[in-house]
Amino acid sequence: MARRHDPDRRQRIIDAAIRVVGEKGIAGLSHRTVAAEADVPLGSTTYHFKSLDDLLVAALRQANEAFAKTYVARGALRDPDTDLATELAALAGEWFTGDRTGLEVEYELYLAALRRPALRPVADEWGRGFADCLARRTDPVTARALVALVDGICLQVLLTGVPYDEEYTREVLARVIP
Amino acid sequence: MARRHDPDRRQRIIDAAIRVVGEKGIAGLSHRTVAAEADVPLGSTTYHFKSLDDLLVAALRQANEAFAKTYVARGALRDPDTDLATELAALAGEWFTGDRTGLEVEYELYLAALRRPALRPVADEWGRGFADCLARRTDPVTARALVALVDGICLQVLLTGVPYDEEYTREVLARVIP
Amino acid sequence: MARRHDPDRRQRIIDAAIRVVGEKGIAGLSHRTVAAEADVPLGSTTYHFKSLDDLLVAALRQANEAFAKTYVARGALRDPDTDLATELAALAGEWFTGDRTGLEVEYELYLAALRRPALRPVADEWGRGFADCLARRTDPVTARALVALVDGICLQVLLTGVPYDEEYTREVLARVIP
Amino acid sequence: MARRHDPDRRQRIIDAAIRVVGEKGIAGLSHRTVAAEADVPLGSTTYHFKSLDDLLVAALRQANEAFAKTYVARGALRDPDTDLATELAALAGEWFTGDRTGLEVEYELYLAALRRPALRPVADEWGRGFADCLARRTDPVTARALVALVDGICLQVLLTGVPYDEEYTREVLARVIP
DNA sequence: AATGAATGAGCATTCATTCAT
DNA sequence: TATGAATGAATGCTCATTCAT
Repeated sequence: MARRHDPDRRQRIIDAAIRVVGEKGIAGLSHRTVAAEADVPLGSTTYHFKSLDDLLVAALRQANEAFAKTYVARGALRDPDTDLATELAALAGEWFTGDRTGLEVEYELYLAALRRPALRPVADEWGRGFADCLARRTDPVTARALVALVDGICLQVLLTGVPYDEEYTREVLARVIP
Repeated sequence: MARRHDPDRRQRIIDAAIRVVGEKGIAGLSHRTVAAEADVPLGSTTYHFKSLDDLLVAALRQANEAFAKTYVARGALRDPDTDLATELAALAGEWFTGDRTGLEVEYELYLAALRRPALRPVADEWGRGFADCLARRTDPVTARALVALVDGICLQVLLTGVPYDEEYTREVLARVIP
Repeated sequence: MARRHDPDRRQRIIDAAIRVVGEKGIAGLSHRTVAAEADVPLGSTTYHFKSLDDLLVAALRQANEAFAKTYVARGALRDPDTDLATELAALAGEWFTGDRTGLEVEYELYLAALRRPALRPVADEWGRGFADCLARRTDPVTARALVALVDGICLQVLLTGVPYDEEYTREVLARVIP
Repeated sequence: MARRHDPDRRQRIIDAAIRVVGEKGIAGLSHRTVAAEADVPLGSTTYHFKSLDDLLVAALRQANEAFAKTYVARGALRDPDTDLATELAALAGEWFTGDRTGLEVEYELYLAALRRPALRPVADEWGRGFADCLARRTDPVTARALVALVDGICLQVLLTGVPYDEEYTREVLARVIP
């Protein structure tokens, strides 16, 4: 009965969805959980997003963009006078300090896309954008390999619980750069 | 009815669970789906596995071990007279030819382990075992990096749909080897 | 929590479904309405009938059989010494006296089968059984036509609210019989 | 957006509703389905028709009237020099050739009228109009019986999937005509 | 030891209708 | 006048798990 006119409703639902994925993973996202988190009626989530997949795509795309800002914000990454491997290892280090939610959502997305075709383009955006950014400091093939290696290292850390080792990362990234 | 006293039933349920995960992903695994796939009564699945998580762990561990055999079987990987990067790229090539189920289950495992601590040790086995195998041809740090890079490359192929490029893989793996 | 062991549960659900269709029509049949009518938990209806269509078929088949008994019980219909048209008109008259529920369910079924293939065999059973019964007093073609005419007359009465006219019915049925 | 001031909108909604009923049956008619089919905003359907029942009545009445034209158009039906049974059987044959939508909507209407008194007059129009037409070639009682028999035969064909048999129909219709 | 029955919770989705604009 | 937004109720259905047998 309350809040009939609520122009930011759609955005609030997306934000809530990101929080839910961050807390419980993609498997924990449902119309009900997101409605509760956003404090909106259940019907509101289905009104704004025709299907749960639609909501998932909107949420993950936004999370993606937010996470992509971490490398955009790191100007040194594009500065030709810095060491690329060092900067890249530092960037990943940043991901692991403080709140890992962004990183975890990123990998949820990556891995969930395996089974949900709707997520593939979103997952692809990340890899492509990151590689394009790095390609400006090196060649496209190397850039792609750097992204793969960073991905693999982050996955290892997230899964094994071993602490992130920035120096090791810098060292092996440097080997990939010709 | 019938089939009382069926000593392999437990194993048959595990096998069915692996098939279900291969076909529909972890999200598609339920007592019902696995009972149907194994052609056993519903109650049988809860009898042999106290909870669905127990079954999931058993199934993923077995699938993991089976997949790990792919590098054990590849003797050339341990032969000091072969080129490690070449062999490794060929091994990954093998994963992508024919039935990708083993590989996909592997990544399902990663995804699940992100949110389910109970699966972390199982996921860890893969990386640790593979790295140990490679460490016999190089140093432990390089071995770990090779595993990370292979993981990252496989993920890219699975997600983007781009075909696996064995020559590119060999080339960048070679860079990591000192 | 109560009634855990309830061996007649399945049958009670079917009976409740028939009552629901009788009261609200097929459109009013849902897992919830039938569960409430049968006084069983919602999950019980989906346990015993995999889909609502399954329940509908079971219910309508039973209603069908009960309704078919009206012509079986009328022994005079098979007695070669009676007048077939007179007996048939009297049978239909019986349908319209007292509780019309049986008749209404019958026509719900007939008409609903138009859009629900699952109901077709059930609807067909009625027509076939009735025609077979009549064919023993006349030829198959005439029997089929008699069923069609009775169907059409009943439909007219049900839809227009005009009272059933047994003498008119007898008269036109008699014309069809060669 | 756009298309403000659209004087035929009401009619377009009715036409769309008929198409929806023809394709999915009355059960498939909703404000949403009809809005999509008519390519008008959802709110437009509730604006022009206070309730879904209003729309249903309008649509079924129009479909009914259109279908009734099939016997009006068949001039031979009123020509005293033709054989009535032959003409009637041919008319029904026409209904079954090509698009059966008209015929199916007619029976949808019957089904709906069974439970919705508001539709009874609409359903009645068909029988009354058709019988009046036939009464000009024969007596009112026979006319009514012919309509009932045609209805019953059509129903049998629609439900059993048996092909329409024009010669059989002509034969039994002829018996009814004194 | 094994299992069919049972159930309460939860799921995605559709819906008729209301209402502020 | 026309409509996008909103919402509470209901839909069919799946589920993990418990329990009596």
